[in-house]
Amino acid sequence: MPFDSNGMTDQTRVNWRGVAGTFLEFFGARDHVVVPSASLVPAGDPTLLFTNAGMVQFKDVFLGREQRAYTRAATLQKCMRVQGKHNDLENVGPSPRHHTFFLMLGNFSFGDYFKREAIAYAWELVTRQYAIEPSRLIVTVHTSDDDAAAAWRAMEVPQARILRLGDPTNFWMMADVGPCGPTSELHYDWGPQHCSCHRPDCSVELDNGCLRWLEIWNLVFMQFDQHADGTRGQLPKPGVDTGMGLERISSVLQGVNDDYGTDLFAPLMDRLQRILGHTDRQREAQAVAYRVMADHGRAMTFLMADGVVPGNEGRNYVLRMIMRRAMRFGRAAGLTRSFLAELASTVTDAMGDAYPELRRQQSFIESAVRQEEERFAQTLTGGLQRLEELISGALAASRRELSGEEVFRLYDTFGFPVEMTRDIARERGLTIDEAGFARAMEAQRSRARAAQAFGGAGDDRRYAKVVRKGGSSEFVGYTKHAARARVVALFAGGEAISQADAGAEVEVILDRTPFYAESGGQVGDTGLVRAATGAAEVLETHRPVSGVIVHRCRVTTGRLRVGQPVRAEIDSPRRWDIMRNHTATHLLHQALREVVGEHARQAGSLVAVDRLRFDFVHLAALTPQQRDAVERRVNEQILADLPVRARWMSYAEATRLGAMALFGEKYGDRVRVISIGGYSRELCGGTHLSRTGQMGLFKITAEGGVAAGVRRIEAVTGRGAYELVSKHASILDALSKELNAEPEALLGRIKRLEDRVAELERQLRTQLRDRAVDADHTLDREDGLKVRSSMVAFSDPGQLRTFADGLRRAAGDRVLAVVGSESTGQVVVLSSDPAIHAGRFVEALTKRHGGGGGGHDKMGQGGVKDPSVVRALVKDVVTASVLDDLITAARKSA
RNA sequence: GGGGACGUAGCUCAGUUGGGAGAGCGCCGCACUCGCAUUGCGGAGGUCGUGGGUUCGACUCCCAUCGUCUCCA
Repeated sequence: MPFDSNGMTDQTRVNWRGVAGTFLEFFGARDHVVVPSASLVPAGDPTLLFTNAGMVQFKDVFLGREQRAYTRAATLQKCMRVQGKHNDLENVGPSPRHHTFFLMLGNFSFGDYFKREAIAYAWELVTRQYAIEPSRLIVTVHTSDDDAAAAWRAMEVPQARILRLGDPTNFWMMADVGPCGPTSELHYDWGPQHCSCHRPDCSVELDNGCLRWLEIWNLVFMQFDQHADGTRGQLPKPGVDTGMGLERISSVLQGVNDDYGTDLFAPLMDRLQRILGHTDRQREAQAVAYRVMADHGRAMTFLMADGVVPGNEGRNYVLRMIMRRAMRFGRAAGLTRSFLAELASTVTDAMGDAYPELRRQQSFIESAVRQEEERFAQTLTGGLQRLEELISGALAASRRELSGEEVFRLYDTFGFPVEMTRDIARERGLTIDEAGFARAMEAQRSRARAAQAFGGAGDDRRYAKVVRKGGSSEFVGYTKHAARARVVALFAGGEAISQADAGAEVEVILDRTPFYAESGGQVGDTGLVRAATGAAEVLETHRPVSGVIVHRCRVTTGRLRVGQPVRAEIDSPRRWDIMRNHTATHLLHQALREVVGEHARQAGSLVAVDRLRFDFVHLAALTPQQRDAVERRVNEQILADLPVRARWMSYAEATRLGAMALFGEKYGDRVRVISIGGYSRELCGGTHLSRTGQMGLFKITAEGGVAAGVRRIEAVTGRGAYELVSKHASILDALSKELNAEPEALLGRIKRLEDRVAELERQLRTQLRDRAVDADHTLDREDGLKVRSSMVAFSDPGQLRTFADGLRRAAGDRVLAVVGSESTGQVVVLSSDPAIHAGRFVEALTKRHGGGGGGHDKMGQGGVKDPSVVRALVKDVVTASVLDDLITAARKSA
């Protein structure tokens, strides 16, 4: 328990760990379960890039999709806000109280207590434990929320300090539909001397970011259920979700009206000052840059500790963006060298005790940061070059402005920051077309949004309804490959139906099923569902909401009806392949950690029928030796025929046993742990072999990179591995027969063959030239032009040229050499007559015989569709009348 | 998920309406030199990312795909 404040004096309790500890103890003492912070990478929620609030890990609980053993919880949650509704990025820097990454304290009630208790707890904690002077506090409630107002009155908060505000500030919605409700906020009053808006009517109500007022706590009362048609119903079990920014409350308790002045940021700010070599006054003058670097440095470190690496899409891109933003501000503040790695190490020093993941990943984080800094330096170098070209181009054309398109292109395609373009342009006396740039930017945005509009979250509500009706599906496929079941629901085209006939594609939901739904990278099962009245083929199985397994089926014969008994049967050989690949994935994971290091955590995986794909965090390509070592270790575990066991236990017990838990995976209170002998232990819901020997064989088929810092291994097992090895053996066999050499001797044999071919080609070249002395047809004109034309059996363009070259040399000056291949119909013409253009000559010649061609003055090539006309073609050239026409067509002066 | 740029020798890159695959550095050999550096001459090294298509002919044009970079979501 990292936030235990035992033994702390009142003095020390005001440091950030004390502030957090006080909060969690307070709610712990009031029957709240203190739940650890979830990863910044949200579990299985594609709509969310990052965990951006404490309630994220409880979303399904609030939605009624998931049950927990408790109804009250408290957390200190790592949060990241850079995107969507909560986008604080632009505020970071100018504002002393906005962050991309921050820590959020929160207490939660799942259908347990409601407004009255939540408000009472909040008031007690703030005024007693934190001992904030009540006269410093202002509260807000929603205009319609008399209950909340009454609850504050009951705390003896004077009416004048209870403000009623409308929807924008005091109403909260999770999404367009679903749970929502009024909120109530606590604001701290720093006093009139801190007013920054200078309005005579300065007040919380204005909500204008005035530094006099600080929102420290937001209480959300989840009360309603918003329907798609715009109406609102009451939630059966109203809940409470609160959030208090640790940075903000710390700033209050430490008496600094600036989050960056708290002990959460002080070590970072001081370190930055040392790196920059600034005096206190310089530091003060550069406050914005300091805040940006400190904030982004912290965000970067925590993101990477949660397995995010800089990249060019999704959350990886966000990380890169904030890193580059930090570097940019660093340069603007006068830094000429890289500094982010030092910042990361400062973050780890300051917070590593409370967040052990920082320490565990420290060396990895720092080297990945250095790599990214290097990459950015490269981007800048390339961009500077291009910018220089733009500037000199503009100056040469005596333009005083860089066009918006140019600047945007530099930014969009080459990643060169606009801010830097602007600064450099100014130094050279140029401006940039800001409006044009903004237009191009907006076009880019709307393009991306238009593409995003499709395939949104989809409507899971119909499935959720099935759960509420008690129709959840029990998964029995860990032990059984076939089971008796009952049809709970049928869907076609998104509508619930009561029966489906042959030929129809339907989604079938059963009360129990052996079909594993696609999850955790393991593909879903396929198979059959059979009823007395008909049968359906299961094409795919997935789980849109927890508790519901959907079988996408095509009815093959008869019909299926809701309510009827069926027999569900998976494709067992297929499942065996999948199980081999899944167990192999675990062995591979452990082997990688042993061979390349502890940092080689899983970063995604695919367990398919015919192969497995495993992404892991690692900065360099595997050496051939490492690759062999990994493969060997996995096969050793197969030969040892280790038992594979699955056990359910508490999350705490699992982590105590050292089981590997994955980022981006969600775990309930009870987790399933797969142990493979004493070799591997991992949290996993997938299906596995019972002994490693069943895998047969493991072969790596490919190793490569996916993103910066992430490598990918592809491999096969069992049947796939056998097929692979067997294929390789037969290829080797065929090769060895073909070359008449033992497999071991093949390499030497091929090498000798290559040498021999090279030697023969050399000989052929000289011979072609020598042999080309005698042409099939010759014509020496009176004007001195000599024509030589031949048909040959070979077809290599290089050889044709060599041959023509031989003809030309043998004939002397002013030669027209024509060579046609009887096998392919290709024609080469060389001209050493300054008046005859070889390209145009061959064009005219081949066109006469149904082909085409071209080239430059000395050499032309072309061809005819039908090779058999080559004989006539090479003869044509020495026919005087034809030649005259051709020369006329090819005359250069024309 | 969408847009843009780039994939050519070991490395850095050039390649002009489609028509002989190149340069520099590096490597090997020879010459010069007591030796080294330098220099000169010669040489090896290429599925032009991959797969289709158009064409007589594709590094070049079209389509798809993979990879790298980059912006947006």
